[in-house]
Amino acid sequence: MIDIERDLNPAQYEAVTSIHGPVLVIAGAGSGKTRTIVYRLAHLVNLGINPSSILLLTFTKKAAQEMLFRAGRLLGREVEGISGGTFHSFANMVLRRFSSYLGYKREFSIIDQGDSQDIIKQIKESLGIGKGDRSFPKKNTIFSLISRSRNTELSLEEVMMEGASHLLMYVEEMERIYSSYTEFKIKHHLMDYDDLLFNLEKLLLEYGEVLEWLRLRFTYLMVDEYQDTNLVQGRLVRLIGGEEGNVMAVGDDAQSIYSFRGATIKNILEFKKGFPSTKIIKLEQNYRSTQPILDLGNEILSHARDKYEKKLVAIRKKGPLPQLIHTINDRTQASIVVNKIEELSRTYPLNEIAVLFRAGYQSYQIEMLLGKSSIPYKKFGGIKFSEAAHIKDLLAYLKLIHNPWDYISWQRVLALLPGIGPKTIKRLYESYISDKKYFSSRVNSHLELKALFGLIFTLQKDKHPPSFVLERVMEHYLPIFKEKYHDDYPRRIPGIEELIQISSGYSDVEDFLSDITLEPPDSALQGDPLAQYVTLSTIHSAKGLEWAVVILIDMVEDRFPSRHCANDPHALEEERRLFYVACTRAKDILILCSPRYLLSREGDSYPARPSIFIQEMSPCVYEEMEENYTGALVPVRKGQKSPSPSSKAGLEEMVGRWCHHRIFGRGKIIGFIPPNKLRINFAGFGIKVILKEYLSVE
DNA sequence: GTGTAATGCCTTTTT
DNA sequence: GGCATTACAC
Repeated sequence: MIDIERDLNPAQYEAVTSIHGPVLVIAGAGSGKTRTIVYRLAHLVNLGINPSSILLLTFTKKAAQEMLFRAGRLLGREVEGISGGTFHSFANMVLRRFSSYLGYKREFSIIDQGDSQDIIKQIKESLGIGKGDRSFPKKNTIFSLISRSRNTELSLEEVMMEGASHLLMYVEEMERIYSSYTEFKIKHHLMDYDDLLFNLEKLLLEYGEVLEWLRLRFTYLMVDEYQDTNLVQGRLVRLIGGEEGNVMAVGDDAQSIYSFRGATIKNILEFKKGFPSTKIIKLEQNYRSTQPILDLGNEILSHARDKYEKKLVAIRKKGPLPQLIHTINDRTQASIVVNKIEELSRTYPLNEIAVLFRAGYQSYQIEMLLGKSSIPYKKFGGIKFSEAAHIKDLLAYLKLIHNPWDYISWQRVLALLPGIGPKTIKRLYESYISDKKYFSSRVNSHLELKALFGLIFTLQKDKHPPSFVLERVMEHYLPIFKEKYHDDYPRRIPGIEELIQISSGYSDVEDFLSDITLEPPDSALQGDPLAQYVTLSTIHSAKGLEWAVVILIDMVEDRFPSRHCANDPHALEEERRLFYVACTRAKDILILCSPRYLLSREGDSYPARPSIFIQEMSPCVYEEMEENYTGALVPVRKGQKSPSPSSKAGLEEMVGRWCHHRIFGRGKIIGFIPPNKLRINFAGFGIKVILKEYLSVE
C-alpha cells in the first residue's frame, strides 16, 4: 500500500492531501510535479472516491495516460474510469454529444492547421483579395494572426498592431477573410482547434443543464501545465470546477512557453480571483538535476525581465559543470554530437540521452549521421506524421465518407483524379448538396469519378470499423498514390502501414478521425516500449520530460533565440524561458553547442555569433571547450576572448603552403576560391575544394 | 478548365 | 526544398 507521508516531502504531501476546495500548486522544474499528481490520483481512489468523478486535463494525451498508468501501479491495480486527456479531446467528447444544440451535425469534422490554411487560401482566391500583390500576407501568416486573435481574445487589428504592424494596411481585407472563414466552417460542419474550446464554453453558458450535468459528473478536477492554458481554458476550468470546487491547477510560471498559442500566465497569477478560497502550495525542491545544472538554470532566470522569485534548490549537490562547446560549424557540430552520444552510451542507456533544439529542421544533419552510425533514434516535434500529404489524402477519404459536407476533403479527394480541377469540384459539390443533376450526369460519364463515388456511397451505407474502410479506400488510392509520388512512394509506405495499424485499435471511424487530428501520433514508429533509442526533440515537445544527458544544439544568434522575435521583448522573454526549460531537462550532464559558422543550403558558410543567452551568462556556471581544426575538443581559457570568426583575411597567402584535413589528411594548397574556399591537392585523394574552416594550415 | 514548367519568396514552437 | 504565382500548352 502507498505511504504518502513517507514518499513525499511536506509540500507535496500537502498538495496530495488537500482534496477539498481549490488548490494552486506552483511546481518548479523537476520538483516532483508529476509524482504529486500521480499520488493525488491514487490517494483519491484510495479514499473511495468514484474514479469516474475525476477529470485530469493535461497537455497531451500521452501525459495523461502515463499518469494514470503510474497511479495504477502505485495502487497495485488498474485504475479504471478516470477521465483524462487534453482540453481539446475533452471538448470534443462533450460537443459530439450536444452538437445539435449549437447547430452542428454530430458528424462535424475537426480540421487541423493545414486544413484551416487551405480554407483561407481558397477564401482569398474567391474574394479576389490580395491578387497580384506579392506583399499581401501568405495563408499561414493570415491563419496565425486569426488564431492569435482568437486565442488572446484581442481584435485582429490589435494583434496586428502588436506583432505585424507592417501589415496594418490590410486590416480590412484580413477581417473579411476572417469572417468568411468563420462562415465557411459553420456551413461545412467543421471545427478548428479553437472552435472546440469556444464552442464548449458557449454550450456551457447557454445550456445550464449541460453545465450542471458536467459539474455533477466531474467533482474532482485536476489541470496540469496550467501556465500553458489560454483565457478560454481558464474560464472552462472555472465553469466546470465552480468557485468552491475541488480544483487543483499545477503549473510553473517560469516554464510558460506557449504564448504564441495564446497561453497566459494570467491564469496562474489571477487564479485566486476566480477561486477566492484557493490554497497555494509551492514545490521548490528539485529532485532531478545536479546543483551545477540548476545553477545554470537559475542564472538564465536571473536575466529574465520579469523576475521570478523562486530559486530552486537541488537535492543532488554534486555533478560535473555544464559544458559549452564551440564547434567549427553546424556540420561538425553534428559529428561532435554523435561522437558524444557514442561515448556517453557506454555509461548511459540510450534512453537517457536527448538532443534538443529550437526548431525541427535543426536536427537533420544529426539524423543523417545517426542513421549512418546505426544508433537508433526517435524524433519528436517538427512535421507530424498526420501532416504528410499521403496521410492527409487517406484521411480525407474517411472524412468525406463520414461528413459529406466537408468540402475541404472533397477537394483533396477529387483533385487526385485526372481531368478534375477546382472548378469542376465546386460544381460537383454544389450539385451534390442540392439538385444532384449535374452531379449524376458528370459522375456517370467519368470512369474514375464513378468508381470513387461508388466506393464512397457503399461505405456510407453502413457503419464500418476504420480499418475496413481504410482497406477499401486503399484499393482505390494505391494506383493514384504510386502515380502521384512516383519515384518516392516506397518511402511513404511505412506511414500508410502505421495509419492502418493505428486504425485497427478503433471500432469507430469518428473516434479514429478525432483522435488522429487531436493527438497526432509521434512520427517515429511506435515500437516496443523497451526499445533503446536516443531522443531528438524540439524543446517544446520535451516539456515535462527528463534525461540523464541533454545536448542542446545551435546556440547561436538567429536560431536560438529564433530570429522571429528579434524586436519583440515579450517573445525574447519566452525564448529565455524556453532555454530554461531545455536546460532543466538534464539530470546529470548538460552540454550546450554553439557553432562558429553556419552552412547555408548552397553550401557556403557564414559566421554566426553565440546566442545572446550565452553571451549574457556568467562564465562561472559552465566549462568552455572548442573544436580545433583537427576536430579535437580543447578547453578555452577563461578571460581569453575566443577568436573572432570574421578573421578570414589572408586566404590568398596560404596558396603554396601545406595543410591538414580530418578526413583527407595532408595536402598542398594550390588555389584560393573566394570568399572562403581553398583548392587542395591531397595525397591519395586528388584535388578537392574545401572550406577554410575544415583545414588547419601548417 | 486543367496540367505543367519556371520564377521569386521564405523557412518556429503545437492542440 | 516548399509554396504561391504566373505564363503557356493542351
